[in-house]
Amino acid sequence: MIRIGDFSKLSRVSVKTLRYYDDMDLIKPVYVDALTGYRFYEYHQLPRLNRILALKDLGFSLEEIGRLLAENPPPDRPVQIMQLRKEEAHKRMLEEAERLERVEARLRLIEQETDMTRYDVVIKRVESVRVASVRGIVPSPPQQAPLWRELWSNLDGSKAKPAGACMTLYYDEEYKEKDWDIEVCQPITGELGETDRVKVRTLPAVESMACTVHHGPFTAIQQAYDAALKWIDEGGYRIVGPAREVVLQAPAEAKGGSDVAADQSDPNGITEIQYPVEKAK
Amino acid sequence: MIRIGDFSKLSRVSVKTLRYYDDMDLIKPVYVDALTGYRFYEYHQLPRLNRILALKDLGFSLEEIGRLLAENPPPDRPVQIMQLRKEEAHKRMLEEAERLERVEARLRLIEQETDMTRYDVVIKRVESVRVASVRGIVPSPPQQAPLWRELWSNLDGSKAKPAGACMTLYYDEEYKEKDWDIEVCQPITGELGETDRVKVRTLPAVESMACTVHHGPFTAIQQAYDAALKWIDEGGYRIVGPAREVVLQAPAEAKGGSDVAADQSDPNGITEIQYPVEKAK
DNA sequence: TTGCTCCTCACGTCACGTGAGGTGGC
DNA sequence: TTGCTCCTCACGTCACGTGAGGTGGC
Repeated sequence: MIRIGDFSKLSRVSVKTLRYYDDMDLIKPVYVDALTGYRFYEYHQLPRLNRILALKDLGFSLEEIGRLLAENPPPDRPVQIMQLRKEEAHKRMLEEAERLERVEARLRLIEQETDMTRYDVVIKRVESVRVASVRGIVPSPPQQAPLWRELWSNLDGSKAKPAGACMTLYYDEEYKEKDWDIEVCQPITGELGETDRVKVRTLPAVESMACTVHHGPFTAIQQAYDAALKWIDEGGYRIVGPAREVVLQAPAEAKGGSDVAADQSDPNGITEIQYPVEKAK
Repeated sequence: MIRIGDFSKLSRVSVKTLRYYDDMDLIKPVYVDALTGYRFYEYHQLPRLNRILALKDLGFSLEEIGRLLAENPPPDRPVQIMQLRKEEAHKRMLEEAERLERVEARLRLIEQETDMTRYDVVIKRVESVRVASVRGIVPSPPQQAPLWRELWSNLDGSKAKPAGACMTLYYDEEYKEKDWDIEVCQPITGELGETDRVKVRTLPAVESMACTVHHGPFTAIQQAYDAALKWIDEGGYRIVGPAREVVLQAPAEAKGGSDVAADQSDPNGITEIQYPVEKAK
C-alpha cells in the first residue's frame, strides 16, 4: 500500500485530482485510515487509473467514464459509443477548422487595412415570419417607395397588424444596372385578404444567416454589402437565397413628395443585411 | 428606446445573456428605469453587440472582448492579437484532429476484437531522474539479473540511497534474437563513486511518453508491448528513444538461485512500459 | 521539535441557463 | 383582473486548482 503522494508521482496525476476521482467514485483507495483519513492505494490500481485517463482523452466526461467502468464486462455497446464519440470529435474538429478560417480571413482584412473591419458579420439562425408582401420590378433600390405605399394602403383598415420590422428581399443574382426584382415585406398577425399584387406568405426560417448591421446614411450602405460579401467569400460560404434588408430604425421622411419617400442621407437609419448561406464544399 | 425582450429578438441574443453582458460592462442599456429596474436599449447598439458576438466567435473570452472594446481607436495591436488567436485556433484544431485519430484507432481496435483493449495507453510528461546504472549485453531480457546484482552490490554500503522505482532501458531498435543491449537503472539520491561499469547519470525528461501498465505474469508482458506499439503506430506517433520498463511492484523471488532472480510467472508483478514518442509528420 | 505530508472545507473558474419568488404595465 | 414582461437573487455547470486552517508521522 502506498500513500496518495506516491501514487500521484507514479501515475503523474495530481493529488487533488486523485481526491476528486475518489469523491466521484471513479477510483477509490483500497484503504482509508479511519482516524487520520489518509488514503492508501495499491500498484494494481494503476491500470484502472490509466483507463480513466485514456477514456478522458477520447473525450468522455467523468460521469460517462464512471458509467462505462461500472458496467463490466463491457457489452458490445462500446462500438456504438465510440462511433458517437468519433462523430463528436469530428464535428469539433471541423468547428475549430472553421473558426481558424474565420480568424485568418479577419487577419487578411486587417492587413489590407480596409475600412471593412467596421462591419462585423455573424452567423445566426432566423425564425420563419408570416408577412404581407408586394413583389415587383423597380428601377433602383432607392425607388421602392411605390411598392411600400401599395402594401400599406392594403393593410390600412384591414384586420392585420404589423408584427416586426419590415424588410426588402432582393432576388437578382448578379448586379443590375436597372430593373431590380425585389419584394417588400411587412410581418403581420391577423387575417388579410390577398389581391393580385399583395400576397400573404411565410418567409422560411434560415439556419445560417450571415448578418451585419449598417448604421448611418443609407447612401453608404454599399460598404456593408461589400463587407458581408467579402466575409462570406473568405469564410468559405456561399449564398443560397435572396438577401434581406431589414429596416430596424427607419430614416426620417424626405422633404418633398417624390418616389423617394425616405431621406437617404439621414445618419440615424439602422439596417440589417442578411444573406442566407451554406458552407461551400 | 426598446425593452430588453425586443432587443433580444432583434439581435437573437437571449435576455439572460444581455443581462449578463450588462453586468460584465460589455454593453449597457442606454437607460435604466430607477423604479422598476427595466433596461432600455437603442437600435444603434446593435453594431456593438454584433462586434461582441464576432469577437466571441473568433475565440476571445468576454474579458478580452471588454478590453478590446475599451481601447478605441484600436491601435495596431489587433494584428498581433489576431495572430495569437490564429495560433491558438490552429493548435486547438490540431488537438481535435489528433483526438479524432485516437478515437478512430480505438474503434478499429474494438472492431478487430483484439485483446489489446485491455491495455490503455496514455501520453504523459516524465521528469528527469538521476540514476545509477549498468549497461551491458544480455542474451535475453529475463536474464538481466547479473546486471542488477552488479549495480546493487555497488550501491550497498555507499552513501547513495534508492529514490524511486528501478527500470530497464532497451536500446535495440529492431527485434533481437539474442544479445540485447540494455541498461539497468536505479534512481538515487546522494553521492556515489563511479566505476568502469557503474555510472551515475541523469535520464532526460521526456515531454511525450506513451505509457501503459502491465499487471500480471511477466511472461505475458509481450502483449503490453504489442498494444503500446500498435497504439503508437495507429495514433500517428513515432518512437524517438529507448523504451523504459519500470518495475512498480516486483514479482516474488524465484526459488533456486539461477540468473533468473525473479519469478517470471508471479501474477502480482506490475510494470509500466514507456516509449518516448513524437507526432510523426 | 521541525519540516513534510495529509486532511477537510470553501471558494473560484467561464459563460451563461434554470428556477424561485416577486412586481410593473396594458 | 389576467397574462405577459421584467426584475433580482441563488444555484448549477465541469473538472479540477487554490488557498485556509489544521493535524499526523518520522
